[in-house]
Amino acid sequence: MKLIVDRNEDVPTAPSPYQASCSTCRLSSLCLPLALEAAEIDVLDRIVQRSKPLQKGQHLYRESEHFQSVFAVRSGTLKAYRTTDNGREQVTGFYFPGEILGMDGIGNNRHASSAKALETAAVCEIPFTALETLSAKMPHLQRHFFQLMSREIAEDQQLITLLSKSSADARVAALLVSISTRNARRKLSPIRFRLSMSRVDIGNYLGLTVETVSRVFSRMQKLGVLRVENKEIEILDRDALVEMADA
Amino acid sequence: MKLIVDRNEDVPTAPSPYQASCSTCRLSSLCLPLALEAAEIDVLDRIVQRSKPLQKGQHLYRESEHFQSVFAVRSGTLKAYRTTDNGREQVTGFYFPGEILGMDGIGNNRHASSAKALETAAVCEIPFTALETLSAKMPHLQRHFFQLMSREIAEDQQLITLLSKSSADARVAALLVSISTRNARRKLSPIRFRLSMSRVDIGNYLGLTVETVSRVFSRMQKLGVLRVENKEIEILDRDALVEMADA
DNA sequence: TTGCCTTATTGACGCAGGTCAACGCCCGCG
DNA sequence: CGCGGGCGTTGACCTGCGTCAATAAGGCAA
Repeated sequence: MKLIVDRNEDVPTAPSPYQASCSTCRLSSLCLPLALEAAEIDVLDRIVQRSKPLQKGQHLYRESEHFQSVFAVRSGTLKAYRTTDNGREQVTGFYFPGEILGMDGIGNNRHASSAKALETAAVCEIPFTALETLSAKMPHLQRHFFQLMSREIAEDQQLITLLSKSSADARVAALLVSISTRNARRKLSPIRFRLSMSRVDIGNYLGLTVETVSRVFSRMQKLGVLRVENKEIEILDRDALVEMADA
Repeated sequence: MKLIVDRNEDVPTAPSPYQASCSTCRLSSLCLPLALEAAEIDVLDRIVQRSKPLQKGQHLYRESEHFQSVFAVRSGTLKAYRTTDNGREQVTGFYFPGEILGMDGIGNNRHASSAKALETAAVCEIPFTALETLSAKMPHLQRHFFQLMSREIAEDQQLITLLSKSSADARVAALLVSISTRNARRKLSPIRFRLSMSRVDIGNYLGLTVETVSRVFSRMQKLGVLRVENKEIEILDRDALVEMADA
């Protein structure tokens, strides 16, 4: 019997003011405040709670827990996943700074997935009822939130296509291109980055085994498309990668 | 060169009053009006357009077309699908009476998928800007629409899990269970129904070939779980089917 | 009805990726 | 600084589903 407690699991953290406001946040152009006026941002600011730094492995919320808030990633990476009836895990998404997660819980007031930090991560909590009230008053906000949800749907559909039709190579290529693009939006290097998720997580997300993911990385390296060094990735030939992504 | 025009493609149809109102619609308990008061339903009613009967094979909207409205299915079935960069098709969903489609277009004002009638179908058109305006005034409506979108996300995630982890048998079983459940909600038989989609569409949706779908049907029939006669399906052992769906 | 064309079924075979196993290498901890 | 356990890589083998092909069975038009 295992008695050792995993110290990274669900340690409560004391609230404290981690960041002044949405208006000074350098992610505001990607996040909820996008499309809002300065005055509106201030109102939004008042409902946002910034008291949630997570350690690696810690959960932000868990599947079937009561839904209360959506979250914006401020720093670090999280993964969302659900557990199937037969006990297996399915990673449904990775979330980077500026991205919103938890929207799948609105439907029936419980989270449809769990969210876990892949590294130390800071998030903003946005209580949903407050967001609703505010949305009714601020058309820009309502519209923007509708759009965010719609985009999540569209992205899921893209993943569906990927899982349904593509080869292992294409899946991995598509993920790398996606990460690269999202990095660019955050003014980070689109060709050199560190994968915050394990090979297991990647495989799980893409519907592949660890072994296959590993083999694909090796193959791409051999082809001169990538340079892989543990979690460090350098994209040597982005065009080739894009090409592979829809083969 | 093929000069014969497919008569089922995009024939425009004259508008006419196909149904009095949401309040008399027998689907109102499944559809948008759900959770609205009688007075609110009347207001919603005024923005809904009922002028769109579709013939089999006709498109309701097409990928990358300008997004203007979401649609509620009144009768018949539609499929939504997208075309990948390399030209292949991916069916992303089937829509039955009482269900809403088109929400993936909100994100950037163009439809992220196409929608096509699988048989003669009637839909209600709900202009999105009007819906937004109304939502801002009617908290119930706003909430309900958020919920609908959220559920679409959650359902897509379930499909992702299915495509990522399950065997051919499990996929087909899951689809049949899903159709059965949705039929029950509409007070139709959950054990005997007609598949409005072709084997090709089923396979495409589930990430399988036609041949595999056909073999799965045959196998299930041999096991006494189903009775299959062309498009007519009878579920003989629902428990077994549910069992298979998460194996 | 007859005939044609699309859709479905069934069989034989091959291959991409899963499975099992062995090993090497980080990295965190004492 | 050295040790141990998880993570990643590689190889050999196996299998579920895709592919190709042939045939049957609906369904719509004339």
